[in-house]
Amino acid sequence: MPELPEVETVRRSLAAQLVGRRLFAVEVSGTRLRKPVEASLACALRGREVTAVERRGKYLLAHLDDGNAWIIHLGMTGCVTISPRPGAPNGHTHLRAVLDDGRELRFLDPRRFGLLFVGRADEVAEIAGLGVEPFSRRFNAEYLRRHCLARKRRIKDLLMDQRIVAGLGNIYVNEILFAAGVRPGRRASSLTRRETQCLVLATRRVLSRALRAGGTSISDFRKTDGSPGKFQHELCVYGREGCRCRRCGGRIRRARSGARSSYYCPGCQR
DNA sequence: CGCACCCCCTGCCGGC
DNA sequence: TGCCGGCAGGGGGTGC
Repeated sequence: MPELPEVETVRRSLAAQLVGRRLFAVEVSGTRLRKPVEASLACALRGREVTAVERRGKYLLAHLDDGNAWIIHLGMTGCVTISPRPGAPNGHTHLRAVLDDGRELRFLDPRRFGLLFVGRADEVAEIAGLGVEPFSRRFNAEYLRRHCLARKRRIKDLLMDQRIVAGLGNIYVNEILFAAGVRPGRRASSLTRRETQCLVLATRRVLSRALRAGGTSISDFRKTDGSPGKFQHELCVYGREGCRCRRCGGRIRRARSGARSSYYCPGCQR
């Protein structure tokens, strides 16, 4: 669910609804997420105004008026909702806050792979270690080629490495590789100049289309208003094992490495 | 360095 | 119908 298009969709919504608002009555559940939620988080947020909402890779950064940032990672099932009035607590609510206009913000995460913490955005290791943004100029054919040269690892693993490019996950990497005509199992060092260039362009094209669709909702992802994204209808390979390729009519294949699946079209990808 | 495998946790789905 | 195993989009760690 939450890869760059989903996180960016959430960011846009939060920016529109949260900037200029002050947080009150902040409560954290005390349940551990991927890491324990610091008890000081509620204090750090209480009374603060949100001045901007930014995204870096799959992280959301809600900048606060004291110079800190509230940093949110959605993990696999994390979800931020804003409702008109405070409601009955849900079993998976890990943080609640009342806004100064009376609405209620919640962070929900059934699987608890998410992260919540407060820090100076420019000093946090999680953010500092991220690679380039796919839409920035720094992500280009030269950059990608430099990282591919002399790398025996699979191109799919390289694209999913957040230290190289930030924001891609399993769904979009599969779609990007299809769009570029490159098989997920190809060794990074075997890519031609032309193929790395194709991958860069395909990355931006696939992510742009997914953004326009409001992200992909396969099971969990919901926008802050509870509505689903629509990109699942445009997927070419992900989750389509055995289905016809939209381009050549061949059968989509699935290959597993560990617990993660790769999907590709043997006819369209080399 | 690459990768296979393990973990974190809950929910859902398909098969029996 | 009901139970159970398998599987899931994230990331981190270990050991070979």
